[in-house]
Amino acid sequence: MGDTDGTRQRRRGDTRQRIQDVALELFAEQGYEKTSLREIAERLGVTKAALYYHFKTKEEIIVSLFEDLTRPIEELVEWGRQQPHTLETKREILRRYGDVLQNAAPLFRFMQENQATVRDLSIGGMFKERMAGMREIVIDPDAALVDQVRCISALFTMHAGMFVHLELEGDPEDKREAVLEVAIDLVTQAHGGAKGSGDQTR
Amino acid sequence: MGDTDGTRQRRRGDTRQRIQDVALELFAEQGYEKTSLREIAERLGVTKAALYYHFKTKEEIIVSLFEDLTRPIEELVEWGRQQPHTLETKREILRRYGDVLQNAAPLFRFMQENQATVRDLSIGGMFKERMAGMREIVIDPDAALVDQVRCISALFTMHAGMFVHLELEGDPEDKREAVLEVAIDLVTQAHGGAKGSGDQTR
Amino acid sequence: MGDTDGTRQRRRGDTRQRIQDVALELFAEQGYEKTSLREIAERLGVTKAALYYHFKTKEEIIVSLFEDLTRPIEELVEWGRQQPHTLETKREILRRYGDVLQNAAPLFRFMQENQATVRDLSIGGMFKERMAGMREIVIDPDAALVDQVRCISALFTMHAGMFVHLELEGDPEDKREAVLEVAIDLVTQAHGGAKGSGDQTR
Amino acid sequence: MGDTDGTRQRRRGDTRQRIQDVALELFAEQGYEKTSLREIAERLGVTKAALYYHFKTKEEIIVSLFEDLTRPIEELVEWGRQQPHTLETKREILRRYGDVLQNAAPLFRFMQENQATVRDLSIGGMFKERMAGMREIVIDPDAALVDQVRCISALFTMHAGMFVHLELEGDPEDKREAVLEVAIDLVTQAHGGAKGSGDQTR
DNA sequence: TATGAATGAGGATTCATTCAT
DNA sequence: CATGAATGAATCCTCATTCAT
Repeated sequence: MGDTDGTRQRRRGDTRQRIQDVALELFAEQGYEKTSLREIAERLGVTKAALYYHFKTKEEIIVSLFEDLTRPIEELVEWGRQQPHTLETKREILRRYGDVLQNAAPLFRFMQENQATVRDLSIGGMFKERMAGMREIVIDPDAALVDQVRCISALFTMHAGMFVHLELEGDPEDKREAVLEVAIDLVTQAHGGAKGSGDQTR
Repeated sequence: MGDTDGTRQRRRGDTRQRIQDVALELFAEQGYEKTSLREIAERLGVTKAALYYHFKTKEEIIVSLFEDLTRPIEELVEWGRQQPHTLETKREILRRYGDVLQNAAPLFRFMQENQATVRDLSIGGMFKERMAGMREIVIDPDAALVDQVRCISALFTMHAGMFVHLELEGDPEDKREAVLEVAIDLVTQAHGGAKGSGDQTR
Repeated sequence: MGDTDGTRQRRRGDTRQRIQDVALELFAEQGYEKTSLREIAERLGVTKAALYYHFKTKEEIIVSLFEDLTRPIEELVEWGRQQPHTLETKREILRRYGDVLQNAAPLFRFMQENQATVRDLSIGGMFKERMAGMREIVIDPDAALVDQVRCISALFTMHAGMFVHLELEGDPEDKREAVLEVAIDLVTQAHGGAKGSGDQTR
Repeated sequence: MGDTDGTRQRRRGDTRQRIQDVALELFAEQGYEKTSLREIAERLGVTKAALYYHFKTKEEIIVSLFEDLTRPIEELVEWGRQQPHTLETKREILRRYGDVLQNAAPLFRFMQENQATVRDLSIGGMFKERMAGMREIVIDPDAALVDQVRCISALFTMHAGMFVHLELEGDPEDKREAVLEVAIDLVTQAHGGAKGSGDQTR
């Protein structure tokens, strides 16, 4: 008897993690400003003060989430920089970017829907950097303006992908693939490639 | 005699308008939640209570802006519904949509950057409807999934256009055209057309 | 043609009266504090400012109502003072008091239900005076304490009568009579009379 | 050492109680609407926000007072329901009711003087229920209308008792007894009994 | 690790009132 | 007679944050 089995017990040590989970859920659902620490604390069954033991400020919570969840983008950008700027590289970047977005969907949804707020949080700057990094490894600064736009559009398409799921019918996996295909098409065209779905380059 | 120069004078009758202007500016700049009525009032040189003479609530301010500025979208959708669903129609829709977006840029920027907030304001629903209308007149529900995505991507590309200006170098007008071209390309491809903005209506 | 028949027209000259009517209705229904001038104005279809043309303050509205509607009590008290302090006089006083209460029921309901508010309006003092007057002409200061209480109880019973209607079943007129009978019984007993319903004194 | 004398010290743990005390005092004195939380807080030497730590809303303060102080009525009603509906029972009910009223005098004064306000607070309904309960155990629904009124009058007389003290001279205890006697007389008469508080249980 | 109690700053909103027209 | 526009003061309430225990 006692705390032997973990069910419903104060799993000690993981509180920080639980705060992050609940916070992200609420931030994504309601927005940053509209989510109060009281709400987070209540949903966790702890006191507001407890949150302050784990995070110095409200902002630190979102910052920690951001840092934890966007590392894959940093890594992707770093990887991208080291690759030759070929079309195939870019395709691979988009594929990997798709995975990244899917894995941290709630955070990205949050970033997307709270841009105004995010802008003057410290993560605002970091996010801009990450995005600039992505642009850098996907856009060729010497290409024609239309082609640069095509690449940006490819990235936006990927982002849009997170919402497309809600507005279009069909199997989720199919939609994911369709989104990726359109994005890849766009960079392909930006590279002077023909339109159409995929195989012709291989 | 009297009010000859308008500087800082109580231009009577236009207060409502001025509130809307200042509000939109601040909402777009800082977000809805972070903009307080005190701030709006101060910048106008009036009391908070004066705002309440013209608008019953804070929300009513943004609603009024939304209604005033999105009427063109409604009209565009209505027009679109009455046209034959040809490729050329869609191209025209995108062209007009570009104009609409440009004319009400600050509002759209606001909507884009405050989605989480907007979602539970009454304009959230209205906005969704407008967007659904746009999708309806641009997407062919019987087309292949990829092509549907292409059309959504076209719309997102147009939206992205509002931000591209900030991140890409070059003449604004050129960028505008490039964005439009990419978007038109996307719907053209969705219609089975070749790449490039040629005249092939099918 | 024009304003010939009065239906739905701005009956000129009676605005003051209409303000009083609507105000009393709302004051009685919702209380003084919770009734705003805006509400009164709206229900009348005029501006708040219009009210100020007819009454200098919100308080003046209730004061004017009070003065108009409690004159009968003043008169009753005056009459009562000039009568011999017999039992029969008191009975007559209660009968007349019953009429007075019925005629200005909404005001008295208001006074009853807003005592705390009324207390520091100028009518607070006036009302106390009127009530003191009523006590004076009904209570014999030399009588035994119990009998004095009986007389006060008689007055309270009359007041209670305004609410009894809501809580007891039966014909309104019957209830009115029953209330009066009980009150009269009380002063009768206070005069050393026998208990019972009525006729034995005649 | 330390908190030896309690003057103006942060007597910890009793803040909630102190808020209730001060609030009741002010509510009874000035009415509910006219008493602001600022006033309560100031008089306690705490911040408005502190009140909100202990009570979620202003209304909750009065609700808590009401619940704490009217429990005795509930109990009395419950007791009354279980007794035989004899005259002697009713007399006992009135005696006990007198005690209850005296113990929670400020609250009842408040309820009496703020009926309009109370009506649309949640305690409005509760209070009506309590009063209905009292009526139920005192009134015989099969009795003649006059006798029912007599019983209601008895209850009102008890309530009036709280004010009689202010308007009649004499020893408080004497007045209390006189009020009780009149009320008991009324129910006695309602039972067909003779005047005067004799022992005739029927 | 956490809580209980509190704060200070600020939020939106409402109100009675004023006054030039 | 009445309105349109505005004000100043007040209201209830919420929030992120702190700190002794």
